[in-house]
Amino acid sequence: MDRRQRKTREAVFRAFTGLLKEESYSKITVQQIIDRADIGRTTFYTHYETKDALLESLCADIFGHVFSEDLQKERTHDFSRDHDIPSRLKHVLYHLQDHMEYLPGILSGESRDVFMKSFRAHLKDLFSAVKAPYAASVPQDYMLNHMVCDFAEAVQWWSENNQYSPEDISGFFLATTPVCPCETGARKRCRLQNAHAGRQGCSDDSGAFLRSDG
Amino acid sequence: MDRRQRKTREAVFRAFTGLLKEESYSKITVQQIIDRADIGRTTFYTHYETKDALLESLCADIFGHVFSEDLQKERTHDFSRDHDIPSRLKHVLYHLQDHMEYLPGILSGESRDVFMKSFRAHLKDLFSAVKAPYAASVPQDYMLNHMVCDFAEAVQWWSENNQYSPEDISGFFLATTPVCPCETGARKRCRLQNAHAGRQGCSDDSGAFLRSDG
DNA sequence: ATAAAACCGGATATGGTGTTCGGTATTGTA
DNA sequence: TACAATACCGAACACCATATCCGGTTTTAT
Repeated sequence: MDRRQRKTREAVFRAFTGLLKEESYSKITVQQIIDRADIGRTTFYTHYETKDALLESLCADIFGHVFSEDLQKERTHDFSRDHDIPSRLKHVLYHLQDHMEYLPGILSGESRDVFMKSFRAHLKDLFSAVKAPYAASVPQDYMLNHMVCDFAEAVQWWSENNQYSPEDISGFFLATTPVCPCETGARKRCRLQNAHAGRQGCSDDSGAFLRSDG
Repeated sequence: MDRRQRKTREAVFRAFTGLLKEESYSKITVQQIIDRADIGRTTFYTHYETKDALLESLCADIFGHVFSEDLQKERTHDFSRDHDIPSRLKHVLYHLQDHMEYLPGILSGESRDVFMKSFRAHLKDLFSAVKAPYAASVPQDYMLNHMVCDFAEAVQWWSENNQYSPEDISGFFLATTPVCPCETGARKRCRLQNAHAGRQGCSDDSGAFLRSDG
């Protein structure tokens, strides 16, 4: 790809995520993005059809990283994905941590819908392997939605209470939402790990920050 | 209040909720509301400062009804509010049923924030009486947020799967989210009541459809 | 009867989105 | 190094929705 294109997209993403740290998506204008990225108006619109398209592009980028493990395993026909959902969730949380600073800017208003639609689709896929821990008293559909929403809400809560580690959040989630019949004991096992375990592991920082379409 | 004002507000609310049954809040224009309510542009803006103000007014109206029991009990210093949260939740669901048709139109985009902010504030108040069922492993703050979100999500799910009764939804919620240590047995007790119990009880239809400010 | 106040609706200011246009600068390639 | 392709520029513009303004009309309460 043309170096100019690459630089433009980097600048736009940097400007966009930067602005998201300061105010919510709906309040950010295209002009602000253009000004901060220091590019021409026309240039922006040749890269992104609309402002929403940019948001979708960003979300795709985020989830491309966050759920990268899944993609890889699916590609290599590794069926270990059926096992150990808790550790996979922790993995997701580790990756999400890289985007926490600007997540609050996305998680309100219209942009929340865009983010959550994609996030929930990924989570639904992940949780669909879980066998219903609450048996027949509740519709399967409700259960799946319940687990997905719980995790999504845990992430939203995390984005507003960022003094916790991925392990903490994972622990809170599992303590309040058993995702597996054999995990019901988790409520007693899972303890808040006050040691904030810094940022470690899960480091597959492939530098592909930009989308590769167009 | 002047009869004209009353009629105008009724017409606006009718038009607004009617439109919400057809499309989401963000897609509804003030002009559409004006046309359907058959009022003048200026009239609308003398009643509601902005389109968002109308939405807030509608939400206040909804929750005024939905949580009316609470208000009454608080006023009369009836401290029975600390007891029997499940039945209070069922009460809320019964009242919400009156607004289900147009709720999906509110529960996306910016309007979701407005609705949920108020809804969650009410629920927080309601759930704050609950003693943490998950003990010390999880922050109190997380727990409260967890219960509130679970209920809110249950309502959102209900608005998209409206073949269920308030009892059903209440059952699903209690089966997946124990709201009280003494209720943990609920998981086994609560069974899906397939008989859709129609609309009964909870009928305090005070006709105060409009707000009484201004 | 009359004054207050509620209503009317067309014109207009404001502000954001997305497009058009003619022209400039950079890039990959021969 | 020449050169065609293409990415970029930015001001001007069309469009649409929100919210205000203003002069005039109708309804209401007293």
